[in-house]
Amino acid sequence: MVTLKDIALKCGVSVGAVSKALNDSHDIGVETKQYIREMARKLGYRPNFYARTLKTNHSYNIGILFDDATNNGFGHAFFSNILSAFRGEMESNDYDLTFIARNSKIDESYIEHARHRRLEGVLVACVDYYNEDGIIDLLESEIPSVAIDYMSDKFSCVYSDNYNGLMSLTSHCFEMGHRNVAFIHGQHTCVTDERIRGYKDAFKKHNIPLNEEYLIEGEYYSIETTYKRMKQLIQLPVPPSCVIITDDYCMFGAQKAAYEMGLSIPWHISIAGYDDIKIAPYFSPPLTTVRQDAFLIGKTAAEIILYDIENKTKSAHNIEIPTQLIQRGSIRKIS
Amino acid sequence: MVTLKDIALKCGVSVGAVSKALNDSHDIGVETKQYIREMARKLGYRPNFYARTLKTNHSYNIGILFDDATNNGFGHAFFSNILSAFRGEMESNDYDLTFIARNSKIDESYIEHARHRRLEGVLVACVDYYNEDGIIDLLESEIPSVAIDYMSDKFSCVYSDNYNGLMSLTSHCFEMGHRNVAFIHGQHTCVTDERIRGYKDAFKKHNIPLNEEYLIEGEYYSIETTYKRMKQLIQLPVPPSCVIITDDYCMFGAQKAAYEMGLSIPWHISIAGYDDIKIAPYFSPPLTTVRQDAFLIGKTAAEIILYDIENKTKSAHNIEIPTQLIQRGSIRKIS
DNA sequence: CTGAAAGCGCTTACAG
DNA sequence: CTGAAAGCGCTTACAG
Repeated sequence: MVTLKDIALKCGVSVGAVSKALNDSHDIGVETKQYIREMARKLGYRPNFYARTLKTNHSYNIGILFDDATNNGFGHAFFSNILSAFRGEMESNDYDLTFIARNSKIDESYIEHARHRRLEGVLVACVDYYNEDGIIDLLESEIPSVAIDYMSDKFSCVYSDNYNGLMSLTSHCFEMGHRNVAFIHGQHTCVTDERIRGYKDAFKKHNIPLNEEYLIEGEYYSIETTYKRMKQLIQLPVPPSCVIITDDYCMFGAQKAAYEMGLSIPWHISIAGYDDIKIAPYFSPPLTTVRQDAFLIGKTAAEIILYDIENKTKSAHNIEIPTQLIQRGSIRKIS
Repeated sequence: MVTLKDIALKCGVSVGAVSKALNDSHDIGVETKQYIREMARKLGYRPNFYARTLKTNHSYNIGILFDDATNNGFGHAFFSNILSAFRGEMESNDYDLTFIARNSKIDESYIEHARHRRLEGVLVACVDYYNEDGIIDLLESEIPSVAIDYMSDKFSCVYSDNYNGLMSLTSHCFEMGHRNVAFIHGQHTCVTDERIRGYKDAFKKHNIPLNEEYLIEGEYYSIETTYKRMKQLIQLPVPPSCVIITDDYCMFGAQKAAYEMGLSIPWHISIAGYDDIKIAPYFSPPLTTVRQDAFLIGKTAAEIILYDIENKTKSAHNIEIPTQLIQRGSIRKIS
C-alpha cells in the first residue's frame, strides 16, 4: 500500500504538503498540487480510510437496523424496496451501508455497536419497535436517524399516509356496493392504528354502521394467520361480502381459505390488499390494493440523514408519504 | 469518549499496560489486569475501532456484492435467504456486513472499494458475472471471497447441485407419464448450463427423444418473459404437456399465459418451477419444484470465508449443495 | 511483570 | 506557499 510518505519522498515535499494537495486545500501552490496529484495517481495511491477516520471521525458509513429473521426481512417486498432506494441514494453520496447487529459475543447494544463503528446515521426498518430493547435508545441517541413506520417527536420518521390509505380503500368498497366490509388488520402499531382509524372513519363518512365482528386482528406478512382469520370471517352468521387483508402477501392465505370454503374471488367474496407488491397484478383476479411508495420512503429517509450529517443536526420530522388506491379486479361491483 | 489514556491516568499505570490488560495479554499481572478491567468497565470504555484497525488491519467487516437493482436483489427470495443465512453466521462471529458499492463520485472499482474499507472477505451473489466489469477482479483478488452460483478454480464458489436438480425433476415428469417436456431455461450461465445438461441427460437416461423446440431461453425472475415463452410453447403444432420454468417466481407469468389461452393447470398443461420459495405451496395448484437450500448455501459461504480469515489463506473450493425434488400438485399424472 | 517509545497513516494548527 | 510537529487512539516490540 502506498502512503502519503511514499508520495512525499518521491516528490521531495513534506507529508503535510501531500495531504493538502490531495485534499484540494487552498493552502498550497497550484503547480506543486498538480505535480503531487499526478504522482499520487501514478503510484495508485488510495488513502488509508481508517487513518483518516481516526482523525476526522467521518466514517462515511450508515447503519441499517433491519431484522431479516423474525420479520421476513429481505423477503418482505415493501421493506426491501425501501432499503434499495435508501441504499441507492446513500451510495450516490459516497456513503456505505452496514448492518447493525446486536453483537452476541461482545454483548453490545445497538447503540454501542453504532458508536463503535462511528456510524454517521441510522435507518431503522422492518423491526418490532414495541418488543425489542435498544431500538428506541438508538433512535433517540445523538446519531441522526430515521425510523420507518413509526412516529416520534424525538427523531425523524417516514411512513405512508395510512389513514387515507385505508379510508380511500374502504370508501371504494362502499362505492362498489359493499356494506359488510371486514378488515383483518395487523398487530397493534401506530401504523395499524392509523389504518383502523381510516377504516372506521370511512364508515362514519358514508353513514354505514360498523360491525365490530368485522374488525379483527391478524398478523402482517403471515399467510397462515390470514388463512385462519379469513375462515373465521366466512363462517360468521352474516359473513362479509368484502374483506381487506393486512397486506398483499397475505393474499395467499385469503385465497386458500376462500378456495377451501368453496368460495370464488371476487364472485362470492371480494378481497383487497395493501402495499401493491410487484406480483399484485398477477393474482387471479388481479388484486385491488393501496400502493405504498417504497421508493420515495427510502429516498426521503436518506435525504433526511444526509441533511443532518451535512448540518450537524439531528432532526425530528414526521413525514407522511401519500398512498394511492390501485383498482384492479378483486373487488366486485354489487348492487 | 473515554480512551486508554483516561483509564491509564485513573489507574496510575501506562497506556501500554491498559492495552495489554484489555486485550487479555499474558504479559501483565493478574491483579493489575483485574483492576484495570474493572475501571474500564466503570468508565464505560469502548475501544476506538478505527485506531485499532489502523494498527491491526483487522476491520471485522465483510463486503457484500449484491445487485438489488437490476436483478431484483432483495426481492429475489433465493438470494435474500442466502444473504440472511450468511449474515447470521457472520454476525455470530463478530463480523459486520457492508455493501460494496461502485462508488460513483470517486470512481472506484469494486476491488478498490473493498481495499479501501479493508474488507476481510467478500460475498458475491445476485450479480451478472458475465456482463459486469470488476466482479471477477474482485473475486480473484487477495481477499477471501466466495461467489454464489458461479464456478472457478481461482476462488471459492458455492452453488446448488443444478445438474441433479433438473435431472430428477425432468425424470419425475417422465415418471408422471409426460413425454413432451419443455424447459424454459434462464440466460446462459454456468448454473443454466448445468441445468440444461441435467435436462438433456434425463432424456437420454429414459431413452426419450428430445425435441429441441422444447428447450428455449427465457429469463430468470422475469414474469413477462416467461409469459411470452409460455405462449410460444403453447402455440407450437405439438405443444408440450409439461413445462419446467426458470424459477418459481416466474409461475405468475406461466399462469397468466395458460389462463389466457384457456388452459387450466394441471389439467391441460403441467408446470414445474425451481427454488421452492415460501409461497410455492400456495399456488393453485401447489407448485412442484426443486428446493435449493439457500440457508445451507449462505452458511457454507460464511464458513469458508471465516476459515480463510482465520488461517490467512485464500481457498478455492467449489462446493455443491444438494437439491431436493418437492412433489406437489402442478404436474398431473397422465397415461 | 511494567513502562517508555515508536509507529500505524493521516490531518491540521502553527511557524516561517 | 511550504514544512515541521503534534496528535487522533491504539498496539507492540524492546528494555529493564
